Amino acid sequence: MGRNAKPGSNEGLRSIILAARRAFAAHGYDGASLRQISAEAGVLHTAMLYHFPAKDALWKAVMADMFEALEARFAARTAAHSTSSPRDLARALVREFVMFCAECPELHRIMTSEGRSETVRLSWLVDTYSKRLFQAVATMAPAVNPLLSDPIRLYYAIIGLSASVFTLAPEYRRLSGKDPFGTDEIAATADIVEAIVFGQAKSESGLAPEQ
Amino acid sequence: MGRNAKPGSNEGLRSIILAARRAFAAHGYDGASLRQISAEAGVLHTAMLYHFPAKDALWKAVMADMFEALEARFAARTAAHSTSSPRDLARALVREFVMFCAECPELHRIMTSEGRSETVRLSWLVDTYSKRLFQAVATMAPAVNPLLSDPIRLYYAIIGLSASVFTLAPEYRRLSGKDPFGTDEIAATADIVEAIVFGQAKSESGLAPEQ
DNA sequence: TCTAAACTTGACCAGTCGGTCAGAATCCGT
DNA sequence: ACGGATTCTGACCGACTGGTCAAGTTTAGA
Repeated sequence: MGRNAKPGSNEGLRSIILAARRAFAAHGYDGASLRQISAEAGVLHTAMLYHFPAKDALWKAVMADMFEALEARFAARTAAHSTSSPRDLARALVREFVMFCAECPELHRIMTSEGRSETVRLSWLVDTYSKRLFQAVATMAPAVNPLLSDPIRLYYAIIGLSASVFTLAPEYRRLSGKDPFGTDEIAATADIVEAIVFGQAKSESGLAPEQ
Repeated sequence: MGRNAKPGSNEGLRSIILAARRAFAAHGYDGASLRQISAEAGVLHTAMLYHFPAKDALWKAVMADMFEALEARFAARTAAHSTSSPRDLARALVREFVMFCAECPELHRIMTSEGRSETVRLSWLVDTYSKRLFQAVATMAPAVNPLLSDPIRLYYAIIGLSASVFTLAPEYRRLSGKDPFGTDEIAATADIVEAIVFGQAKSESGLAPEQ
């Protein structure tokens, strides 16, 4: 007992966080059970409760992990585009967001689970992460399709267009026969979001703006 | 005991279905409990299990109720626009969809709950309702913005743009200070969805298509 | 008024929930 | 080799889960 006791090592913790992320995304906060999460992570549920003293602490760790990964990606993109115009940077960030939605569909799945009723978890989420993300989106409002110049409209247009095909992937597969997580489909999603958000399609894009 | 026993009357059943709709939308299938639903409907959970012999039967009744209401609205709009062009009919149907999303946000909330993993409930949902809705959307593909001429893209663009502000209403309120269910906000949502789906804004719309 | 069907009730079931706790195993610095 | 901090285990708690059941009450039709 206590075999894996390595005080500084995070490896067990990460497998717990990843299992919890999947469970919260698939079944919601109430529907995900600590015992099923710990079983998937290969750990006793009591050992998990040692690291995360309660369910909501585990949930916060999952959310922090995902949002920090997203913000790191945005920061890296912003640094790489330091010499680009604001509009080109905004294009790159929107595409980066689509890529992230494809790699981590759990983020938006959990956001939609939590965003539907007034809970203490939603307050924490909005105050800790959503506000900052929204303000970042708002700064690019002058560079986009004037239809979406209201920042709140831009924010939900980007999210709605980017995330829905990934969040509803099983339904998408059954209706279209295609896998939304395929490389081509991800690129097509990014093309559509970019074209809608920034007016007509880019010249590089394969989408011909005819008629 | 047995006070409300009126063999033909549905009034008690409707309050159960409405309570169940709210519960499934707020907590997901696993997270919603029969006892809490029945308490909200003012009924013993055993009385509810008499009418709906199991949880998934209650859930199916909730989904059927919502989808049939949506299809009835579409049918009424289609009948009212029997002399219009396909494009004008499509515009009216898209606006009708936005209105329905505002009046019954639970539909999309439950769809996103169920659409995220492969369950028997998702199969039933897709086979019974999604396929038909998707095919209806596909018929209007020739009339829309060529960016969205792929029916599956059109389908998820309409859904993602129409539903996200209502599904995520509590977050929307906190970020914008506005209520997405207000009359003006609903109309603005419909304007944006219509303008994006059908190319530029209508001339009647207050949105100036400049630059 | 009598009866069959529709409906409601409360007690009950096995299983799971989130969480606590005392003790045991393991690690690291000394 | 030792001792304190860290980590893990398994038994346990009260509450709640979806669901069953026998017995009761109410209704509508004859």
